[in-house]
This record gives sequence, C-alpha cells and structure tokens, in this order.
Amino acid sequence: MREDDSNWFARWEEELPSPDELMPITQTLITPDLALAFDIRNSTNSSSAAAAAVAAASNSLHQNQPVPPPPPPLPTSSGLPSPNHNNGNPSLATSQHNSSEFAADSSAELGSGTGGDEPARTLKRPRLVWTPQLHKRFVDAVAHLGIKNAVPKTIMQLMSVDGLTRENVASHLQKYRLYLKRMQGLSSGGGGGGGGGGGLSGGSSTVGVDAATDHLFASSPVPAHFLHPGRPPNPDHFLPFVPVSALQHHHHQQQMAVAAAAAVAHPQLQGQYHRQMGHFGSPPNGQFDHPFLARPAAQQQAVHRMGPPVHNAPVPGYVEDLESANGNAGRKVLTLFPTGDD
DNA sequence: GATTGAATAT
DNA sequence: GATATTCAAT
Repeated sequence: MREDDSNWFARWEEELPSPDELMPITQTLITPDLALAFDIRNSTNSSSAAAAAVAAASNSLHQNQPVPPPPPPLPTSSGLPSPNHNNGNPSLATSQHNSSEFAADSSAELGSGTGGDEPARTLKRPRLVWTPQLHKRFVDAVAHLGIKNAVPKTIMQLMSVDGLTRENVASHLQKYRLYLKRMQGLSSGGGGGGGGGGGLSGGSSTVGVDAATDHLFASSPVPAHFLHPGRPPNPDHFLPFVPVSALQHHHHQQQMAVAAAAAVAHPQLQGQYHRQMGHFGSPPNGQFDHPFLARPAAQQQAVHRMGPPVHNAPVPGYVEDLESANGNAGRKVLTLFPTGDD
C-alpha cells in the first residue's frame, strides 16, 4: 500500500510545476514609486498609466523571490518511511534570507531599488486569473491536504505560488466548494442526468456531468474523496507531508522572466509552452485515497515547497494584460501559467 | 488578533 | 461570470 501511495505521490509531484516554473506575480506589480508617480489608485482609472508602469516594471526583469514558506523542522515522523527520495533536503533553506528583515526585503524588492515601502502593499494588484494550470495546483493542494485541512492559508502555502494571496485562494476555494457541491448533488442523488460518471473527471472528456458550467473546474479532476465526505480513504494512517523540495532555485528566474516577456510579446509562443495537464484523479488502479495531513496541528508545519525532480518545460511567467472587454477596458489581469486550456 | 467562510461588490 | 472585498463568526 505504501508503495502505491508513494507512487501516486511521486506522480503528482512530477506533474506539478516546479517552484521555479511558477510565476512570481508579486513583484511585477507596480512599484511604489511608479504608483505614486502615476497616482494609481483605481484600477479602472489610470489604467493606461498603470499598464505602462507595470509594463516597465516587467521589462526590468525584476524577479522577486519572496522567500518560500520557511523550511520547518519537519518532524520526520519516525514511524513512517519517507515515501520518496529527497526529503529533509537542506537545499531548500538555500533560499537565502527568510527571517530577519523581511520588511526590508520585500520593500526593497518591490520598490525595485527605490525606497518605496508602504504604498506597495496598499496598491491594488491586478485580478488574478486562475488558469487551468494554476487551478490544478490548487486542486492538488486541496487534494493532498484533505478537505478537512484545506483552508485558504494552508492551501496557499502548499501551492507555493509566488504572489498568490490568501484571499485569492479563499475566493477561489469558495467557488470551488460550490462546484464540488454541485458535483456531489449530481453524482449521488442526481439520478438521470449526467451525474453518473461520478464526479471524477478522470476519464477523458469532461465527464457526463454538466460541468459545462465550469470549464476551469472541469479541467482538473476532482479527487474521489472530495465527493464522498462520509467515507474518508484511510483514516488509520496518514502520510506526513513529504517535503519534496529537493529542488533548489537557481537563477533561472531571469530566464523565466525573459520567457514571460516573450510570452507577452508573442502570445502565439504560448502554444509552445502549453503543457498537457496530468490527471491527478486517474490513478491506474483507481485508488485514490490519501488523507494528506489529516492533522490539524500539522498545518503550519507541514507546508513545504514541492519540486519535481526534473523539468524542462518552460513555463511562461505571468502575463499582464489589459482586458479589452467593453465595460472593463483597461482592467489589468494577472495570468499565471499559460492560459491555454484544453 | 488572525482566519475562515459566506455575502456582497466590482 | 470571475474575482475581490467586506463582514460576522470562530
């Protein structure tokens, strides 16, 4: 059994974008200086100015690495053998500084060298766009946390997406729950309609479920136990979150930034980066039980970065764009990962 | 005081 | 409709 677990575990790891691939949304935000300069307050207002500012900022290729969740001691749960390789790898800590003055750190980074500080946080950041990739990350995190522990903060930490805020996650989670609710209704009591296929999207197509409602959600398989709260998979033993982390961050970031810039300049290129989304919910043997971190107390500690062993697929960084929609002209949006969806 | 989850606003 | 923001409850 453990082997199975480690198996899926390895898989899901691999499917996830490495921390390096994730796009840092934070920093590309308008710098305090620029913001002040343009007196940016409302996204609807000085849109063009803001856009320009952001564009400038992104061009500066400023990669901000907001210190990932601090590598906790990770209680090497004595009894349990680490399902995988790499664990307790200190390279994680390589993330330079993370204690001391985060204030100075963030402000310095955000300020892009200038002395900005407060305003940076006050500024509005562009709307976050939940791309299928980002959503997958979200689902994976929730899946491994277990619905029980899947709360915004924890999810956010697990996702380790730079710049992703708790409210971002909370908002998305709210909607995701609604979605799950619908799925449950359809699959369990649903009767006729498409419910059948079971909430599990696993299969190919988007399942019979009238998921048409949510293309985004339909794009990522929903773990089985999500739909059956009554019967948790393996209540007896849980897997301690394995700090996959073996990956250390290099300065690829700059390259990534370049890629991002390219993506912005040449959206067509995105196809090149487009990645097939793995199917988390379709294990070969059909098993899907792993109450991750089923311990409340573990929340704060069990959070680690996950890093797939190897990755060469370049993922474009954020894409800052103006929404050309009628009423919302000038609305800035933040796009993590390519927006291509299947 | 911090977080959560739902309601409400944009 | 999607995401953000607000707000009461924990």
